[in-house]
Order: sequence, then structure tokens, then C-alpha cells
Amino acid sequence: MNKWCCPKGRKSYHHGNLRQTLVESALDILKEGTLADLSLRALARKAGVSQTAPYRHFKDKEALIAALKEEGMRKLGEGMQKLMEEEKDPLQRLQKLGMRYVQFAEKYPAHFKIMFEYELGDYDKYTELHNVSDNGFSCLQRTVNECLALPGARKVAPAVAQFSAWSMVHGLSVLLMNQSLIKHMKEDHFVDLGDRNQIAEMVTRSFSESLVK
Amino acid sequence: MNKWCCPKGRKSYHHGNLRQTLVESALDILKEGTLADLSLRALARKAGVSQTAPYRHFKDKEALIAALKEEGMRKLGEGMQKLMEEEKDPLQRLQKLGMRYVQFAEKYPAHFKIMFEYELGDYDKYTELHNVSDNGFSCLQRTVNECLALPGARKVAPAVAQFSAWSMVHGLSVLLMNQSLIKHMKEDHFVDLGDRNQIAEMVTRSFSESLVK
DNA sequence: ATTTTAATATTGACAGCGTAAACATTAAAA
DNA sequence: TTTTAATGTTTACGCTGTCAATATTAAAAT
Repeated sequence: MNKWCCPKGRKSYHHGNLRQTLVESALDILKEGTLADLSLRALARKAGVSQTAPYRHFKDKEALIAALKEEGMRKLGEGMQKLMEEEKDPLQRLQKLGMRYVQFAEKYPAHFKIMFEYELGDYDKYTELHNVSDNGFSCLQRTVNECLALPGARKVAPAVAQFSAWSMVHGLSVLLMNQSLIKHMKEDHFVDLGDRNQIAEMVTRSFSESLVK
Repeated sequence: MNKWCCPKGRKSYHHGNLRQTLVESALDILKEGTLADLSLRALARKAGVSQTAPYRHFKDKEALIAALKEEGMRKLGEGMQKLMEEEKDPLQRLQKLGMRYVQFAEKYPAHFKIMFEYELGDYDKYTELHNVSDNGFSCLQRTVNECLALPGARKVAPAVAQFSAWSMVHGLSVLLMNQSLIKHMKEDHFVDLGDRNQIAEMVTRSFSESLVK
């Protein structure tokens, strides 16, 4: 009585939750590959679905990428927010927030790159992405403010210190991700340039400490 | 006596200096477009040459991109090296070096992105690129060292301060380039978040000053 | 000056990509 | 039960990077 049902090897004509599957597959690819390895067609193939099926869930490739950004920002933001409760000392927390940021970049470099290096045509269109992103950033900002309120804090405009903190931690992430850039550093008796975690620890601590006397 | 000479509208069968032309056209495109707008075929068309002609000068697209990186690193490095002679005060110079870096990113964002965000498959293959890049970075490093030798300087391992400086200035460049990221900053009475130059000035100065008491 | 060779160009082809248009199937709403 | 909206499919177009085979010519060797 069935016509011959379902495109090959699927139980129903409809996939069920293609959108989520696509996002997850994409993240999967990004774990071992780069943005260049990410194609809608490849995702469709992986999901066992026709090459235009993704277009029912994403207007275009950019929309898929926006979803990946959102996913990453959410995860990064959650990690940082958890630190807001776990660590009450502002200076310590500032350092730990930085480490979270750096470690995210180290663990998911391709995902991180998409989050920060892929520019959307119209950022404002993706309001949920904007909200989610705000989460992590505001942790950083609030913590910087707390540091500046500490006795003996350096006198800097909050926005300047916030910008500095964010710049520092972002730049650090990029530099550490980039094997080749590290090669431009000269060797040093106190620092093992091969140990990225040590570098991150020292730089973030140094920044934290620079905010107070 | 001519066979019918030359592919349409060229004086000789050979182009003359196709390699340079391609690089310049590429930089041209990057002035108003992005890496996504850059295709070998488009460059070939622009140069009035067949679509495979570029392959006589670049092994593949990546090789062309490496040339673009090199061009940018050379320019950035030269600008920074000039500052080494112009400004003798280390703290002042450190700040100005940072400003150069940031301004380069602001003026040639797409080029900057290629320089730092496009990862070559095999960086070591491009030794000239490596040398040229070293120029600018070592200016930053030497200047940081001079600052640390100043009376009243903070006690930090040189490599840590160098890494911090570079991270700071690179992260700052990225953040300022990214219109959308700035939106996540809260407004501030002392800083005009719309004035990227002012932000850069304040952040770089703040960093410079943080190295000495 | 003539021949040989290496550099530089061309045409044609292939597979992969993003995505638009037209149509099919089915789950959910009326 | 019928209608409709959501979710699929097929086919097609133009773009891309790049390969193989071939042509032209400037420069080197004779």
C-alpha cells in the first residue's frame, strides 16, 4: 500500500529533527576540520538527506553559521557565568575568566574562529546570538569593575580596563591558537614557550595584578 | 606574417609581469571586499589572462595568499621599524607601535584578516614570510624589553610582558575591526565608544603605563 | 644565426560548491 | 475528512579550484 515510501534508508519521509542534526554534524566537522571543510552539501549527505533539504531550516549558509556562533557563545558564556558564582575574589576570578576563554579557543579552535572571525552580513538580524554573546562578555566587564573598586586599584576609566581585559584575553587566545605565531617569540629562561597553558596562566595573572597597585 | 598573435587585446603572448599584477589586483579587491570575494579566476579575468595562467606563478590559491600575507607583513613591519628610530622613549614608542598595529587593521581589515586569520597548511614552507613577519614582532618585543629595563618597571618575565603586549594590541585590533563586538560594551562617561581611535589611544597608553610604577 | 629548452600562456575538462525553481510527501490544523 | 503548512526531492545554473594536454615565445646553448 505504501508508494515505495521514504528516500532510501529512512523510516519516514521527514527526517524528524534535521535542524539539530545539521548543527551537531557541523560542530563535529569543526572538531577536526576547519570552516573550509564545512559545506551544506556535506552536512546534508551526512544526515542522509537531499542537498537542498537544509534550506528548509536555514535561509542560507550564513544562517547555519550564525547558529554555530550562537551555540558557541552560549557554551562559552555558560562556562564564564559559572565562574561568577564559584570564585568570589575579583582578581582571581578575572584570571580564571581569561583562562576559560583561552581554553575554549584551544579546545575548539575552528569553532572559536567561526565565532569571532566570521563576520555576518547583518549581525543585528540575529538577536538571539546577540543576547547569548552578551552573557560572557558582561561577566568579564562586571568582574573588571569589581577589580577597579578594590582598595589600591589603578585609576583607569572602566571602559578602558574592560576593553583592555577583553583585548588581552582575545589576543592571547588567537596567538596561542596560532602555532606559527608563537614561533616568533624569543626563548626565555622563565617561560616555556612550548607550554601554552603556562603562558596563559602567567599572562592572565599578570594582567589581573596590573589592575591593582 | 603574424599567426594572429596574442590572446585578445594584449600586445604579446606573454603578459610581462603577471605575478605582480595578480598580487596588486588581489590587494585591490581586498580594499573593498573580503577573502570570499577573492578568486583566482576573477584575478585572471581582471588581468585579461586565461583562468589557469596564475598557476604559472602560484602553485595554488594558498601560495597567492601567502604572498598577500608577506606583502602585508612587510608593510606593517616597515611602519613599525620606522618608529624604532623616530621615537626614542620606550613607553611612548610602545604605545605608538600599538597604534600602528591597530591602524593597519583599521585601514586594511580584509588584508589584516588574511595575515592573521588565514592559516597556511605549511607555514614553514614560506621562509620569506617568516622573516618579514619577524621584523614587526621583534620591534614590539625589543621595545617591551626596554620598558622593563626602565627604573621603576614592574617585575615580570620579559616573555610574559612581550606576550601581553602583543596579545593586547592584536586583540584590540580585532575588537575594533568588529563593529558588532563593540556593541557589547556598555557606555561610559569617560570614553566615547564610537571613537575607535580614542579607545585605541587610551588602551595602548594604559598598557604602556602599566609596565612601570 | 640557428637550434634547443625552459618559461609562460591557452583550451578543455572535472568535481564540488551555494542556491534557485518546481514538484512531492506528510504531519498538523480546520 | 479536507485543507494547509512544513518538510522533503529533483533538476539545473553558474561559480569555484585545479588538472592534463597543448601552444607560443623569450632566453640559453650551439
